[in-house]
Amino acid sequence: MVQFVHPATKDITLAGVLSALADPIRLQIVRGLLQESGCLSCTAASPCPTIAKSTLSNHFRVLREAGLIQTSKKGVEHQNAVRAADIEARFPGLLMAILANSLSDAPPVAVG
Amino acid sequence: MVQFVHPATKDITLAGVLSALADPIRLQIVRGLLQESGCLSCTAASPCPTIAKSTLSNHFRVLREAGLIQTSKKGVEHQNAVRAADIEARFPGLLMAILANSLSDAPPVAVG
DNA sequence: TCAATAGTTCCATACTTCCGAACTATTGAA
DNA sequence: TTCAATAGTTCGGAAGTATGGAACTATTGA
Repeated sequence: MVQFVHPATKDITLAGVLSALADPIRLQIVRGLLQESGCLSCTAASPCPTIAKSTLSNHFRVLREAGLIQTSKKGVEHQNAVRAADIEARFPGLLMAILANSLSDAPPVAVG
Repeated sequence: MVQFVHPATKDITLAGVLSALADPIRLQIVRGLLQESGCLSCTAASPCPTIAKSTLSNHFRVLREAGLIQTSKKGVEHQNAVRAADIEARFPGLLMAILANSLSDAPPVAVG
């Protein structure tokens, strides 16, 4: 059984977080997880159905290793949740600043 | 003569900014430029003397194309300045959130 | 036991990044 | 003008990274 390695909060790096969120797909995954206010499976959290499973799996691995999400296995699915509190503790204001500005960056979503 | 292409403020993308700053060297370049409160040449802004010229040139190109810095030619040197106001206008709070947290991430530089 | 589903791992291809070497542009001196 | 020095850019190859298809593992449910 695959058990996931998550970095401790203190081991989360700024470079890791930024490079993880620099990919639009991963940024949308994080936004989706937060909007759904909790856990989603990998496929449910995918922002685009045409992405290959292996690619998606890789994106989740990057997010996990960057410390952005927590993954736990529940039955056949994986449950993913954003480690919002950990990120906030490590880099105060960072995640919110990025997510708030992701609205004005992504054309499909209307600016509030 | 090489003339530099800088994106308009509205064309600056979040992904571009994040991926540019996800590299520790580029992040340190931006921090250095801001600390020096103005313009620096490429070599003067280099955080590490062992980086190859070509690599450094590439980092500056990435920062320029991401809209993070403005480069102008002055004699034999290039003058680089952070487009802080443009970034702030495009993504309010983003650059400050990243730079503020870069202090807790990068041990070598003292907090100002 | 078998089929279906959710993810992971492996591999080949395509794209990036890094550096040294060669090049361009400007300055300043002879 | 010519030559050397300096600051960056561009080119090309080696090493690393991303993508997606195929094969694999783990769990569920019939």
